[in-house]
Amino acid sequence: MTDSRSDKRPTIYDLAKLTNTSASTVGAVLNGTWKKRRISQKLADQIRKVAREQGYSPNMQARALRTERSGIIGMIVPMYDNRYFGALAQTFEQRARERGLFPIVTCTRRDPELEIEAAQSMLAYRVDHIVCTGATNPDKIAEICGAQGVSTINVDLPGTSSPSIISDNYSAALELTADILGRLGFPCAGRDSDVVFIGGRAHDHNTSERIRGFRMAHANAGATIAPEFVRPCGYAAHKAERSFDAFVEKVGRLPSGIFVNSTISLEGIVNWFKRAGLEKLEQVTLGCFDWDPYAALLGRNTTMVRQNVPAMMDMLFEVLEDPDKRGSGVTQIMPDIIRMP
Amino acid sequence: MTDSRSDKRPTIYDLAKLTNTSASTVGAVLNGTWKKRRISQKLADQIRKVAREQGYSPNMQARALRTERSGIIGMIVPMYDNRYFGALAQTFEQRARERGLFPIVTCTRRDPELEIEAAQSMLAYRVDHIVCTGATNPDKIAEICGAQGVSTINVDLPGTSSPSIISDNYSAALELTADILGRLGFPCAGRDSDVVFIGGRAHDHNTSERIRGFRMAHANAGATIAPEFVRPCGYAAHKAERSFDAFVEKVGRLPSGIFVNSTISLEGIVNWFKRAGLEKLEQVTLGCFDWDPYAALLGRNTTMVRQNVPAMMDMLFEVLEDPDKRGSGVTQIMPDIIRMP
DNA sequence: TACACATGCACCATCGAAGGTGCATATTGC
DNA sequence: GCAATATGCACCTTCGATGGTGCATGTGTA
Repeated sequence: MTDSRSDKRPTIYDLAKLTNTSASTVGAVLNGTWKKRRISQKLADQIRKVAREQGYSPNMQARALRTERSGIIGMIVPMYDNRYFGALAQTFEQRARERGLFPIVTCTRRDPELEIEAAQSMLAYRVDHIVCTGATNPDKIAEICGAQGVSTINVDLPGTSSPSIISDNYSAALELTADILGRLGFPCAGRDSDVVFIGGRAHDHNTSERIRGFRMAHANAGATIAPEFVRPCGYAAHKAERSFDAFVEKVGRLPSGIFVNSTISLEGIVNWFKRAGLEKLEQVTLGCFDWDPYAALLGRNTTMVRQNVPAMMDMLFEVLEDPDKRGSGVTQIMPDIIRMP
Repeated sequence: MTDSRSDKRPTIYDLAKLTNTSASTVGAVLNGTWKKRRISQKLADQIRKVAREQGYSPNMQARALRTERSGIIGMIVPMYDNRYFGALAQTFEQRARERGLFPIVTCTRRDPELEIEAAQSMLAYRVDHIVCTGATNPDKIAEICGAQGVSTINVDLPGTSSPSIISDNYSAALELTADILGRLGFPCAGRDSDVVFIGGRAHDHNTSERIRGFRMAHANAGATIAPEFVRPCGYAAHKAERSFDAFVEKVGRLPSGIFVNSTISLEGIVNWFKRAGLEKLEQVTLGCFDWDPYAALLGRNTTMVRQNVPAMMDMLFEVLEDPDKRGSGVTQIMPDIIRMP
């Protein structure tokens, strides 16, 4: 029975008995404060040896309870159904671990209630920070967290009450559009554009910035845009497909170029071409504000925007660690433009 | 100063003061054991009202410390770079929440050390269970967890020391192969197969089962398989691409059919065809043991296997909740076969 | 009226770790 | 040889929630 420690997790009290010391000494040794507490090197070594033998691991619940810091950082993502959010989650976890934090990522399926619920669960487990990506209502989450003294940071969408890190949608769209126009032989002032913008929601920040870039690139090239060429019809694949179908029916031919606002919308466009004959895709210059390896394989004349996830995550932790930057400002990160010949 | 509660999270002690009751009463009311403790309905209502007003949420750390149950269930996934793992994570979270558990998913990038580290972090936070998906060494994780009395379950790979839930790779591969052969006009005994199997690692369980199904389907159709038609060259896209290139060079022509062992490998195959001319893809009957919406758009004559994630996750929690099933058996779930005309 | 029993709640120790404090022994300076 | 200081560690409370126990009242029964 003296061996009852072997079947359960040892605590600092168990280790104290085994080493004929006290729990506070063991605790100090194992959490690194032992020099400050003037524990001798010899005793520290011995305690660490026994701790290793016993497979000790500190009970983070108890530590969190005592120190008021859990070391947990939470991230809320809407979906795992595209590479962008996958990369965000993956990079986030890596960066968090590098900093000794315990990352927990949860996916809320664009469900506003679930979002709130998930944030509250995280708060109940006393996360130190919450990162919101693609939340439908980031300000509400910021409010709930703020009331409990937990900082929030938004990624990929600008909230008004927390610092936000987003892609430079305007500049990237400008560049992407310029690229499409360049392939089509613009600039040469005075022509109507023949590039159609498809996908996204007109009133979401990212889409409206991208449309602004789209328009500016045309202005720079001296081209004008007819109203039916800008179609923020929603992100869903079938919506993009339907909208494109309506477009083609209206103008009676394929456009020279398409600016697709996400890989999800691109799915719809590709499906349209699959029905119409995939070879026709080769006649069109494609730009997509998003990245996916399969989509990248789709054709020639394609340019994709790949958001700079590593830079965004680096900036995230920079803001997190620097209280000065903890205002509610928006930091923009320039995405990569990937051009396939 | 009497209002110091408003800026920090209220505890049951704060609520006790506010309601002139005791902490144990407040605790009982808020955790649902109040009837057993004979707290009056009236008092319970009042306490709940105040708790709501104060925005109380229980400190799960403290609860976990006291009860020895954290309510956390962890999942380890290798990657977020394909739909399968995305769907697993997403469905897992949903099912866990439905059961009042707090799901935490972490991605270990197929790094054996990171896997162990992640498992240990989870143990430090006293998760109640760990689910391993695609771990490189599930038995090692099972051992570490077992030593701390934490149960583990494997998904998508059979471990020997924990219960495992995997797809029925053999049957699905049999069916997928039969489908390809059927499209090609088999069975008609006596012919050599012209379908090549590409991707995966010969010694990993899933791949070897799939190859077994691939062979059996041929045997059933009375077809024989030349050695160079089975090519478990690894999963990576470039490996599949290179292996396929070598195959085509060797036999001097395209095969009639290809059984690709994952969407990752399929990326390599598609890239090969992109170089060779995507239209050639139409001449080939494609089967892929995995699913991705873009891949699904690729061509006609395509059949894909979509693993039945909801069923797998249902089974996961069934096993978790039923100690009788907590042996180390393997449960197989039949995937869906998706046939595109 | 007295006694049994139910009702309704408060008190207290406990989970594991952290950290303030205090108390013995060494070590140093004079 | 003695005070002053340093060294090395143990003791004790605390974090918030849980649940066993105990102690007042209220209600029913003979």
